[in-house]
Amino acid sequence: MPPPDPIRSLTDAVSEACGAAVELTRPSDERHGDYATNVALQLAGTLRRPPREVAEELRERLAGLDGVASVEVAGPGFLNLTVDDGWLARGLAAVLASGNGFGGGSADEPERIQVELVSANPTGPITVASARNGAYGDAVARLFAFAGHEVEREYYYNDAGAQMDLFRASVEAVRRGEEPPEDGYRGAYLSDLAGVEGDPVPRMLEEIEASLERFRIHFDSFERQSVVESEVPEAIALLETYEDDGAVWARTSAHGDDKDRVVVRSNGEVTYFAVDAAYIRRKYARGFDRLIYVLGADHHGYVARLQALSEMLGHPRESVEVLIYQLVNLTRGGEAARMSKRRGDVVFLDEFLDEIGVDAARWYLLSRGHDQTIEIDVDLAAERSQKNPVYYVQYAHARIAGVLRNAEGAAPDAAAAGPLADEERALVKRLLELPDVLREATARRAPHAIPTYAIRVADDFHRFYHEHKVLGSDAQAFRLALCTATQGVVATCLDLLGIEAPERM
RNA sequence: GGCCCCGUAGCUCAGUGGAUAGAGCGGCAGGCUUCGAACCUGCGUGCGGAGGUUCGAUCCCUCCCGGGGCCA
Repeated sequence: MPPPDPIRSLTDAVSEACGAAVELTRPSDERHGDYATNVALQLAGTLRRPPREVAEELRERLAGLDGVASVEVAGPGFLNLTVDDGWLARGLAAVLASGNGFGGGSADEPERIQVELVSANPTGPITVASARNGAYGDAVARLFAFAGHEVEREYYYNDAGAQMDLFRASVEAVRRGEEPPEDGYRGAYLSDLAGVEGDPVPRMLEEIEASLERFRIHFDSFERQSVVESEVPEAIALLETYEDDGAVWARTSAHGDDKDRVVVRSNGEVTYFAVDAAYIRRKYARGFDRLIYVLGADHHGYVARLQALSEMLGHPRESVEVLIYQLVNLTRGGEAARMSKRRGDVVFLDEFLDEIGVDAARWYLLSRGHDQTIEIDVDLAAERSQKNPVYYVQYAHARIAGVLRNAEGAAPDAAAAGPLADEERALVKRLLELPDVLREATARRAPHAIPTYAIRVADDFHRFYHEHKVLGSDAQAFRLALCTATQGVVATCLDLLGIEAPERM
């Protein structure tokens, strides 16, 4: 049974009273009540009646609902609801009753979901470009898990291809004291690898894993290309194929791709696409219902062909999702630094974390829409001060922790509410938004809604705190409940972002 | 040449059909004898352009301009 969602309950009650599916929005202008709906405007069209007349009729029905203090018809036909303090107090009690589960468990049908993320070839340390991939994919995975799905994170890497040969040859060259081959890999990290005997690939991978663990991304599995490659023949056997010009083609154009794809070249070599097919087959064979790929914008061409493979292998094409994120640019004093592994100006994740810290790094990478190219000013991000929104949110959590320490165990009681002050009403309403924010963020695979919301929660809390004393006030029990619930909501948001919620700062 | 993403305040960005479009940074002016001032309060005529759909468009459709990316 999912945790309670007071706004959803109210929405359902309003929908039933109106005889139509209703959405409640929170008006930006306080004079428009606590919640508003445009249902009368939508019904007016099909009923062929004036919107305000329809609204007037619905107003009378809504006014009798439990918890509704008043209903007004406004503007072209909006219905503005004001809830009473008792409803808000019960809502707060519901938040506390569900503990740290508030806002979660929204999945109607829990699925087994695999999120494949980062998957950078182990030819060098993880870069900031991969960090966006990781932060984004990991946050989406956290959202899925909180919603009630079973999630596994996988890292796929090439351990056997031409690039890896070149990488190994580059390390060998350094060991012999020679220059790496032309187009080979260079950089200080090669010397470190050269200093240790044996295959540098596993060692490089260990370093990558350590960097990602530091970045709070934990992988459940690592998949090697050489293993997947061995299953290519089985996969090809399952596809609709034909021969042309000595090559074997998959008829992906019949499944939404813009052209057919070669799976075996005329010289007998299998293509990357054939390996993709084998990999998808393997993922489904492991029992996943949904396969998530997190890929950079330069891979947008893969979407149609991967979904075509899914369909050809007998699965719904929508069960393969390719989440595309745009690139990251770092700036320092206005100077832009491009991130690319082959160039000298590449920025490694560990350096980035050394400079700005894990919390700020995840915050910046997650607070922008994934479809947005982002620019991060390293100097600003590194500043550990009130200029940085992540600390503003963390401060709310720490401040509440301080109050609760000073409360020395005094009991919170959401029901002990007298008439609520404006700041208290605003904060309770804000907390109640969490389930909807998370449902939306999960559905859209858009975790950047969380930082936006968390700032608003912190904002409402700081304003409340500034205006009202908690300890020693007549409303102490209620306000302790409000603080506790706020702390829980902030902690949930930060946890979904992979950011720490400190007790002290 | 085809395809993908994006043009919102001085800067970085939220806002995927609703009422007077928001936040952080930067700037200016205030607020600590009080549970944590990493806080609070005040100051902002900005949706690239033109058509279209709609009772209503920053949001949906078409074209143009501009920035980034991929493929050829």
